Amino acid sequence: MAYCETEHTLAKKAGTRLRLLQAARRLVQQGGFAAASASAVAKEAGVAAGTIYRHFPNKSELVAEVFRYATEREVAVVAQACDEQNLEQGKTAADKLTAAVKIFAQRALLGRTLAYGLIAEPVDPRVEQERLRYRFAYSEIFEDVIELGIQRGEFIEQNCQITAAALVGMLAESLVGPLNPSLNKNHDNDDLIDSLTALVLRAVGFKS
Amino acid sequence: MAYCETEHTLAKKAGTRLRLLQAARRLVQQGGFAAASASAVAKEAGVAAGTIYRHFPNKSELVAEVFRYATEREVAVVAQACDEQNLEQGKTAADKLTAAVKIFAQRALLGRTLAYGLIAEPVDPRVEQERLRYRFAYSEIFEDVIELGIQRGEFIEQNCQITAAALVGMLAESLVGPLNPSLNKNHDNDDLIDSLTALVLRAVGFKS
DNA sequence: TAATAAAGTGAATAGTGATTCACTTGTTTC
DNA sequence: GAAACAAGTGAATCACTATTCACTTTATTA
Repeated sequence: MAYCETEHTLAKKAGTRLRLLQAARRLVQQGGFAAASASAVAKEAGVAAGTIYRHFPNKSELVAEVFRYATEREVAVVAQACDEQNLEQGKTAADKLTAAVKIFAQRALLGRTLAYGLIAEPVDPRVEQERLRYRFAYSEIFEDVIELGIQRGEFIEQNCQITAAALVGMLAESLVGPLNPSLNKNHDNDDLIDSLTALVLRAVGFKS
Repeated sequence: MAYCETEHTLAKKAGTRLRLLQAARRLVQQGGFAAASASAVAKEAGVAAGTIYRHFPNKSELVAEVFRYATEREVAVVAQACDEQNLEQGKTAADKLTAAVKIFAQRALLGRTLAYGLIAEPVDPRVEQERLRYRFAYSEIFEDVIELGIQRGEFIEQNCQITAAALVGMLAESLVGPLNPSLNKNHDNDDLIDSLTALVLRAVGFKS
């Protein structure tokens, strides 16, 4: 008589949850977080609006999870690009920093809507908190590299936390600012990326 | 018989309009733009909500005017700090840039809520447009100084627009980021300002 | 004072989007 | 098949503000 969860029911439940998340991701990628209203997400996922609340306590939680997902991916990519510049193979802290900036910029310019969503789009406070973690994660990557560079004598002595935060802001403004049509400068992307890497290296006091 | 505007009526009208603007300013200064709801502004100004619409086509226009007002003041202060570093009195482009950064930072740290409002707080699209102009205004100040510095051989050759935008982002992130309690680092403000000026000078390739 | 018109009022309305909930459908167990 | 319960539904509701508008007050002119 009693009803008990079974593999099949669990899988089905997880499936719906996943479809909701994927639907939200798709909408965010195409139109930013503004496009991911509760009803739009439900529609995109092919379920009713009420279903969202069988899987998430509220919409913010769903959106936060989408944010976290995208974020972790982005941060991981940058961290990896950094790691790939192996010191033991003759690479330098400057190489690491350059690689990080380049991959960050490339990805932001490629997926502009997502980048805008992650970096600057207004989101509700519960999601904004995720954004802080996101920025902080980048900041930490930069901080480590800068510290390394100082130790190795490549970069000038400085407060790494402050510099790292500043670099995040620099990249954010430079890469998301142009999103606005009125700011669409005539630079092509390679130009922009080269300028940014040079700028970042100067900022950390790279002794060329 | 006919009714005609007179000095007194005009003055009274202007007075109410001004009181609305001042009320909104006060609220924004204390609690950011989020605190400046239509009814709150009306209450603070001592008038009914409907009165707002006798003086402004909509709330955004009122808020935009508040934004513009605060903005122009801030930009003017920075521009003046810059101008005061007179080349003919032996000052350099680096002095100008340093002065600009310092005054910007000092003011942001002093009036954090306002700074957050002007730089990062979510606002509706019509106000966001004002913000773009605001950032652009700063960017132009920096651009001019950087160009000057390059001409004088103080700074390295570079794309001034890109650098200028990056500097704006750098300052915004560094100064508004700490607003969030979780980011409240242990630096005292003078430390932060010194670090930022050094960072900015390095970024523009200042040949010390 | 009467006529005219603008300024001011504030309760009612409107628009937006998240959230609820009474109900239906799908699964499981016996 | 029937009981038990979770998942799914979607129209209704809620929450939050901006905005409207019929009405009142204030000022001006003749």
